[in-house]
Amino acid sequence: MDFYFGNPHPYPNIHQYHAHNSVVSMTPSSPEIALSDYLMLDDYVDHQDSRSSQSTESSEKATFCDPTHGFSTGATSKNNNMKCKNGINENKRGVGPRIAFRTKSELEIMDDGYKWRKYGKKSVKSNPNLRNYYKCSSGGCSVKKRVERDRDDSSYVITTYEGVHNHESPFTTYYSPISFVHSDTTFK
DNA sequence: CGTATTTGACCCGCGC
DNA sequence: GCGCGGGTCAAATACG
Repeated sequence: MDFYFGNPHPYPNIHQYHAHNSVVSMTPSSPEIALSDYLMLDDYVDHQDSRSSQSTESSEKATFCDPTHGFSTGATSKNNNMKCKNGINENKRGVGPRIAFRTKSELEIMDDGYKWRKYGKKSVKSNPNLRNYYKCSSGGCSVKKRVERDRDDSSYVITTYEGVHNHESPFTTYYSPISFVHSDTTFK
């Protein structure tokens, strides 16, 4: 079950959720993957609101975090799990917005339309599971993503994207971008 | 044999 | 200044 974004926008299925902090539910067409997710950025720590029970109730929740909109995910300045200056969702290198979401999935490798090269793996304190680091392999594109399993419910995978792609997903060449305006995530 | 992944070392910011 | 935690590098290794 591949899961990808086929949109020129770096976060195609995110930007259509209303800018910041909005929570949107959607229902992917495929029953075999259930999303029950949300995004959290810098202040992510304990997200007990996870309803791990709705396994078949495909839904996705997202909280958009963008420097221009500011951000808040509920857990403000509660901790410093992730370093965040000024409470702004901007990493230290100013690479760009960071976006994260949880996906209920057995696999951690999801085909989101981009080609990723793994460059690191690390065990982090806040999570007993390993965190994997990927970089977009397209030349000149420095978008990164982290993938780790939910510390509380290992059936979920937390994916964090960082930065903005300076190119379109190779996948988009097969589809008209317009068609994605309303299609959100596509499952196949 | 070229490319992708693995994995320990290294680096850097931050708090004490 | 030092140690810790997290992120990245890069040599070695695996894989096609």
